[in-house]
Amino acid sequence: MSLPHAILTALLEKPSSGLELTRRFDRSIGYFWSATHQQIYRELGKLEESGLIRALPSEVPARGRRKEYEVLPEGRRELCRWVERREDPKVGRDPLPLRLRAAGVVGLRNLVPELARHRDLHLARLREYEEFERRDFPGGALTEQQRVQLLVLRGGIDMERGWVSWLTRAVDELGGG
Amino acid sequence: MSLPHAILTALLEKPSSGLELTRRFDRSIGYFWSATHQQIYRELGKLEESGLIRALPSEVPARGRRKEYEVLPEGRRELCRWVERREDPKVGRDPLPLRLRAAGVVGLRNLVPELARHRDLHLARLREYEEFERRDFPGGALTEQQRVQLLVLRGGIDMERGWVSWLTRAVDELGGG
DNA sequence: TCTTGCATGTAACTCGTTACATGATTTG
DNA sequence: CAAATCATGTAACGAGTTACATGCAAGA
Repeated sequence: MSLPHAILTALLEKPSSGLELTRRFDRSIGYFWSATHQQIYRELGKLEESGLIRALPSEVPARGRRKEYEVLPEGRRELCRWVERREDPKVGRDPLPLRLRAAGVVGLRNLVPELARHRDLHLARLREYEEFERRDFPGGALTEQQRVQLLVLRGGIDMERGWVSWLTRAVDELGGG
Repeated sequence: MSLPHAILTALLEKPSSGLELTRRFDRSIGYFWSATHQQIYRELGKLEESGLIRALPSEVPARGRRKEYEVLPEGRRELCRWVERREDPKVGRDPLPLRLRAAGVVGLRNLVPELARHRDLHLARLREYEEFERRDFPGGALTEQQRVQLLVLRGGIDMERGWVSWLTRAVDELGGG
């Protein structure tokens, strides 16, 4: 039950249309939660029906016409409940370690270059995050919201560092052997 | 499409019944991929129907009687194809960073103790993994399969270290004010 | 016989993915 | 007006979650 809450958060940060949300899920929000436009439109429909958000009034509502949403008080309350909820960590869902374990059984085949490719992708993402950190949080006084956003970004940084560290060693050890 | 391949890998490592697989998905395999018994039985049915695995012959096949499966040659070939496939990394799917970002909008409420709780859970898991490393890989000559298994374990270790590092700093910075 | 644990399943629902369909607006 | 782009959606399916149903076997 995370996508509706991700959408509520995004809409509280800034009221948006479905396509704008989709773009934001490809950028900032997308760094730690992904969603396609199909998921987003489906979820917007549900959230509107259950009275957590509403479409802003517009001239001629019709298919293909831009439709902007904002969060209603009940939506904000639901988001608060979600933040306060106690919820256990989920296990990872990247299939790469699984593929490595499979390679332990059927042989490494051509997996090492794939490990190296993933290492490069994670490294690129790490550099990108570090760049955001420099550019968007250049020191000095921060509001609480900014401090929290910086922490979220650093979460991404620590995770990517974990991947890079692991994959570097993996390529190193398997590549030479 | 990862669960069927996780099951094929597990069955190649050791032919098992559905319940045994479930237990293994709560232990070693479960450290990087989770599955409930319902998922597993459903998937075993599909894999058997498509000729990738078969049930070992038993005396009286009946509901409630143990049923053991093994991988057929076609199943092994499918697993090889999967290992060789090129597949991009998936973004994380733990909702905690999302909840922190939501807290940036609706206020921290009671989230810091929850962050501390997650830090402790990840730390406990990290200790567990490090214990496995000491106990199951005590140095000396390793087969290729063992080297790969050790790498997978170290992947888990690096990820957990990432979580612990992040959550420690988060609690530290937010807890004090 | 009753309970407990082992073991295999069904059903219903939600969430995520892929492919496709359709209308509105802008710009060459 | 043609093409590109903006924008909203449908349909079908696969994967994950939760609740429940059923049967077998061993020991108190």
